Amino acid sequence: MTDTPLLHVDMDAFYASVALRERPDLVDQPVVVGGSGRGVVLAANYVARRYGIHSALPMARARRLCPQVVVLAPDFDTLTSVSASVMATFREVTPLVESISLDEAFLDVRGAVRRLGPPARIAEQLRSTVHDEHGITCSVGVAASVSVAKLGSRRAKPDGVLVVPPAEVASFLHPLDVGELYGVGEKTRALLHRIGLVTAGDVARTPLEDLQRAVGRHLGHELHHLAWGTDRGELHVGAGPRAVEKSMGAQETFARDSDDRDVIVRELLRLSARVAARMRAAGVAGRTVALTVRFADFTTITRSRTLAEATDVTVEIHGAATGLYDRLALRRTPLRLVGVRVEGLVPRATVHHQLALGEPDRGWAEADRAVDRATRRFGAAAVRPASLV
DNA sequence: TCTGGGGTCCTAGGACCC
DNA sequence: TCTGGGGTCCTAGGACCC
Repeated sequence: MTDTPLLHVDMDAFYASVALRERPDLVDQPVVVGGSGRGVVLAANYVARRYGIHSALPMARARRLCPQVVVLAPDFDTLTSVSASVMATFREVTPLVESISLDEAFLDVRGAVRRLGPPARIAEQLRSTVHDEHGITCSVGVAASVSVAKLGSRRAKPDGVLVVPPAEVASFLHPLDVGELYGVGEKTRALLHRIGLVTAGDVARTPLEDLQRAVGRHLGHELHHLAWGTDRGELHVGAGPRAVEKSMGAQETFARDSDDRDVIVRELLRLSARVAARMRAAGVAGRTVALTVRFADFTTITRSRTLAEATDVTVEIHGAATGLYDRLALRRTPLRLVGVRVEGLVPRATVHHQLALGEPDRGWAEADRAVDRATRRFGAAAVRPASLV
């Protein structure tokens, strides 16, 4: 058996690498993938990174850092299909694959060792297969726990492998800044630094109770395990609790801030229709409708309402969202973004609609399903609510 | 031209019930 | 007539991840 059965595989600059397969003429130039206007960088190739460009950077700043940067739009259909075939490659190694995004997955290779050799060799084979079959590079971390494998792949980038055996976990983790630990973001890092905990080793040496007093019970416990590399060693595979989504939402930043109720309510309709259609396609319904509003100064608030019964109907979701918006009673306050999310999703089949007294019928639900059929036949542009035409 | 869009999980207070 | 806990649901905010 092996003492490092987990692989974390992470595609290198995935969105950019996939885009560059179609544009090999650009490989030596700084390239980012992202939206235009008020967008951020989704991925930057390694040439662009030399200019200090990285993902999540506002596009405007990326252009300032490197005026000659080439900006490509993301092609989500291609990304999704490349991702699916890469994941299929992983499943040829082991059925125990936990995919955590389009470009990342954990593999438990315990059962593949006899067939394919030690994990380090499996990792190298996998990397060359991915490169040969899909034309992109990836990096792999190999360890006994999920978070150590993940940190390993980050350290191996780009285009490398790093194995962290159990005996070396402490010496690998403890020099790292706490901000490198999975689950420690900007805020928690700042808080920990403020109380003198700068490295993972500092956290590891702090008594659990002190840690929990500083950052909360749960996070304290979590941090302690992360700093010792004793987080989970089993993957969540297949029909686990994460197999079905718990919420679905859509949000959009306006090209220009808007304080016009008509514009905002129309945008809420567009978002509600998008969410409801995805819910119907997934066969789920939800009871709680949440509205997100972001102001010009970037402060963001949410308001939610739980309905008497779960729905997947556009007008019901839109009605709830509009009601929440009106209850805010904003007077000509410019909004940067609005969003609609439906939470508490359950399988559609478990929802039993009770016809309320005097309620006409389920006309709107039937209308939605007719729209779904027409969209499947003629495309999304063919069928829209009249107010969006 | 400053800061996207899709999510998950945790905390905390109040309501309400037993 | 004095002051319980525990559990669940709802709401709002915040941190984090990719």
